[in-house]
Amino acid sequence: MTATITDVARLAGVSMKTVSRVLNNEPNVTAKTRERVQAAAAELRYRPNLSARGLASSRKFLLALLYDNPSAEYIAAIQAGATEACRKRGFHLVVEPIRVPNGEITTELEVLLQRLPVDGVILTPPLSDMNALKDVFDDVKIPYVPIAPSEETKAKVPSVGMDDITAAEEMTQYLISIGHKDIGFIVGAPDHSASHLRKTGFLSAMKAAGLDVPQNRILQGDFSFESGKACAQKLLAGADRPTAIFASNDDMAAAVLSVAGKKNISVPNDLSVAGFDDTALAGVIWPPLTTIRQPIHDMGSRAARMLINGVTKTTEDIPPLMLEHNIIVRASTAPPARQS
Amino acid sequence: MTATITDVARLAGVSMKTVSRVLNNEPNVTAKTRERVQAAAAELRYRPNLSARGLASSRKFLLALLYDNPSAEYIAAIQAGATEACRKRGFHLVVEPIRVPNGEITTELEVLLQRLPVDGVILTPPLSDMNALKDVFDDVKIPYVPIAPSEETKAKVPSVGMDDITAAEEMTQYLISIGHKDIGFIVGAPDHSASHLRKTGFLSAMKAAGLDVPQNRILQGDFSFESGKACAQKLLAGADRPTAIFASNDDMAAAVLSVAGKKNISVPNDLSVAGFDDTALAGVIWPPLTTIRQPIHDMGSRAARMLINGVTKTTEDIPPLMLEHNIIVRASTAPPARQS
DNA sequence: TCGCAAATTGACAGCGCTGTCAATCCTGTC
DNA sequence: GACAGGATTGACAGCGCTGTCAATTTGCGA
Repeated sequence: MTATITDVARLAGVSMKTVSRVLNNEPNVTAKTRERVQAAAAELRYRPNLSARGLASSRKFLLALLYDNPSAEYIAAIQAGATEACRKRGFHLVVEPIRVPNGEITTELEVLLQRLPVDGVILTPPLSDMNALKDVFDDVKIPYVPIAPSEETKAKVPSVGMDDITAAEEMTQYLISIGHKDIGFIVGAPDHSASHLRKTGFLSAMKAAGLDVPQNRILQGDFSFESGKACAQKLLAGADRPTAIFASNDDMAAAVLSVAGKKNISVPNDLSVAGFDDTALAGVIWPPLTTIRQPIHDMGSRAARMLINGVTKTTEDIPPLMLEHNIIVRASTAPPARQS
Repeated sequence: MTATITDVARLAGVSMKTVSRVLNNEPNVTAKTRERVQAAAAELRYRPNLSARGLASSRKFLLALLYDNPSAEYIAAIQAGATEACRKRGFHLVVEPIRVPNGEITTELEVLLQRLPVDGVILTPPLSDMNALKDVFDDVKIPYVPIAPSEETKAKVPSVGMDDITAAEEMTQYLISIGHKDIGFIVGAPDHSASHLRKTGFLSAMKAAGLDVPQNRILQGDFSFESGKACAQKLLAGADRPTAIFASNDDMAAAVLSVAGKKNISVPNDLSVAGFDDTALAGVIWPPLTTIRQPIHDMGSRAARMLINGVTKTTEDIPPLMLEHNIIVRASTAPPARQS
């Protein structure tokens, strides 16, 4: 059998409680005692039993990641960041896909949270902005951190995110700066607040440059490759097409590339394409995508840290809410060959 | 506070133990009693406490997914399958990335497993074949299911996988059938047993067709996009290049596409490219990739079910070990224009 | 109707750990 | 050297649940 606290206590010649104190880094233990206990624990290769801890205290050493995101890459990056942060602090990450279109999501979530013994929950878009969820979390008293929430949500609960408006502005300014005047824009899923913000940034940059954006240059997608394809087909249908297309994420930008490929429209010579997110996909397709590097990995790790610190009461600095982004210029964008 | 078993017992007018029996679907409870207890549980919105269960019994309702795989898509698919299977049965999935190059992986894993209260572990390649791990699992008495292990591992423990050799043979036969005679092959990471099997399948099909495979047509990759790029560069360097390239996974095939794009080699006119896995990427790039659909999602769900059934002793049928695959022909392959 | 085995139910301990609070051990002070 | 007051340590209960085993009820044949 695995060693228990009692074994360690016996070997170290102290009480169980003292062992517990040492293992949890509580104060009021002499250096000498602490050492003795640690030695005993090491000798017995003692590992705390998380179930027992969870039962006796309120700390479960478990975080949950809830998602319903079409982009596997996005979730993978968040997950990687979160697991990394967890690992360093003795926590573990439980992943739970949640289907949003489900009408009973509130009930579903409540059942889940009441069963699953976790110290906190990370929410990814579009879950981040579902206000109905807030009540559920408050009800079961489980803290949560939404990733990339709307301004409205942001005001209510701690969160991590980035400045989508500015990022979209910068990308648009870049396209304008290399000579594009007629730029198509593919909007993301309406239930993701980032979609709206990115569109706002695009429009504001166009306006600032004195460029007109006709209605038919803005198309509604939903972040999926398929939706990007449909939009690209419309955008690239006739001879009157934009010289550049800015898609709200990389998957949709990849779809534009794909449609252009089929139509023998050369990228970037005849058409520039820009994405958003800098997922692994962006560097893997041809031509590689000019896009915006989102600190997705960091968002995951920051969110996990916020939750863990809330639990362990460590005084580790609470990181800033808004993380940095960068424009990554690759081969999918170039000055327009043809003037519109 | 949340209701406990005691509350339910009181309301139903029975003992805690009887409630426990009902909740766990144990036999020897009258239909009447069972109903009464269920009604009481529903009324109180009772949810079992997993920590308490884990402490009192040996069932933790938690499975772990261990991975160290360069392909996010692959893991995402396994994970999706596993979480789905877990959800249906009241289980949850903990994800744990493990860095294989770490010399002390055995110790690391042992610490992890002794801490983490799970009922079973799903292992993905290349972890599937690390024989050193077997001892650790046996030591801590945690069952595990490797996904896509080698023949050798397969003989030792229950596992789920597919027939890599036949699949690679079929793809090769397909390429030959449309007229290719000079086919380049990019091998996967040497520590993945699938790499070896796929290469074997390729060679056997070529041999069966009476086609010669010169040394310089076989290049060693490691499943990463970067390695695929390096191999493609060599394969496509001079005028003497193959008319088709069969890469051992989609990421490397995407890299071939990317190199061909840069060199203005038109796919599929001047070069056919085939991949393996049918990850989301395959349908998203241009041209979409001819590839082999691996039942990755199913593998995840089958593995989870095997583990769960082992625990719950349900008599649900243990699924067959080898799952079906299909060739998916898309636009990246076509008969060769030029004869070699 | 009675007796017995099988089916059903319940009492109770204890899983491994932590919170509470009381006991003990130190300091430094006069 | 005795004592107050704080630092350190320990005894013990109990978190919510299940396993064991004993108590009780039920069904059935004679």
